[in-house]
Amino acid sequence: MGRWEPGARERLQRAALELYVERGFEQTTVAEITNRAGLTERTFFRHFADKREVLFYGQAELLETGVYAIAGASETTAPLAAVVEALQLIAARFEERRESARQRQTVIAANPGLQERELLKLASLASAMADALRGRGVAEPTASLAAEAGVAVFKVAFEHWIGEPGERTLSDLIRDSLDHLRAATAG
Amino acid sequence: MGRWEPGARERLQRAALELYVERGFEQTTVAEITNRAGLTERTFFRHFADKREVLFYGQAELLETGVYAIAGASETTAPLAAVVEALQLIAARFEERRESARQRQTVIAANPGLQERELLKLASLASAMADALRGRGVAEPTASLAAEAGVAVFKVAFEHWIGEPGERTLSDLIRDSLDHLRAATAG
DNA sequence: GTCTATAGTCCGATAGAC
DNA sequence: GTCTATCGGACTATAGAC
Repeated sequence: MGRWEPGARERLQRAALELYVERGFEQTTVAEITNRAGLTERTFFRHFADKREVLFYGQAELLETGVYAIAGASETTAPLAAVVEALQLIAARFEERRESARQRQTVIAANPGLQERELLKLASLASAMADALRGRGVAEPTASLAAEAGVAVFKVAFEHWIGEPGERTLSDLIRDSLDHLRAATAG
Repeated sequence: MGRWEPGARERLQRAALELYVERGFEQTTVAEITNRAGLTERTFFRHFADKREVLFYGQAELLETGVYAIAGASETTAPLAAVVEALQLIAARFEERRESARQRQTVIAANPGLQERELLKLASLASAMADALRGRGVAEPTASLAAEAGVAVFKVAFEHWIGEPGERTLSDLIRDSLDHLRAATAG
């Protein structure tokens, strides 16, 4: 802080999202992003590992939220239930800013490279939650399966939430999705 | 053929895997791969969209195998059962060449970019199987959830199969994984 | 902050198969 | 002639090195 304008990272994130929406991810150069933010390319790559990461920065927090929730869940909570409770907390973060989430998701849906990155983030989340479950004494393969199944429930609910202009909350859709998974695995 | 040695694509795939194993994915340049294969960089990029894709080429077949199996499953087969049957057919392809699968997986495990690509391929598989289920009249969100849950079952089984030098077949591990998923969602 | 290696694209040329 | 597979070289942007 001090010598530089504060919030370089935030300005870069905003400029990047704007440009990705305006002209598409691939058609946007890092130089254009940094121009709009009044910074140099060097600065961009000091804040973000690559051009994609700018859209995902800050998700480590969500991961921690999930891990923390699982670690703190009641002893009697079943693994999948603990995972879904954790995902409900994460969902609340998205619910606060539905429009920007939708905008971001539109950009991601238009570019395979960004989809790859998103899948990696979801896989990291699943992996971290599986770790947290093992920390509670849940054995493999149950820990990994509960985490992966939970993320699948989340993905399906999230897509629905983004895609439909309906009134239902993400939290509601997650509950629904979980019910359908239970039915599909029991049947 | 005539002027060119036949099998350019196969030579490129072999050279790439060798070099990725020898010195790692990032430390290998496309020029080195094409040198070893006796071709030019230009040719590499006509066969593979990017440096990662060379490790995944041919997986479209696996996807078709899965889709076909679901489309042809008996009318009375439940969605998740149809997905798992399809994945068992795909698993058989891996079972034939366990050592090369392990070698390939070691390379992927060492590089996040390759993990991203693999996750994208698995997501494509899930998406295609969900389509096939919808083609059989399975409604959303059940189709997507059955496909995603099936892929989760496969992932967990595959990791175990690659990681453990044990005697159990991938097919066996998939059955096991499915049982554990059923238990976790019912519990 | 500058410099450079590498990935990946574009246009065109060429050589054989059919 | 048409189709397909290779090669040549110049070019841009990303990303990392110095």
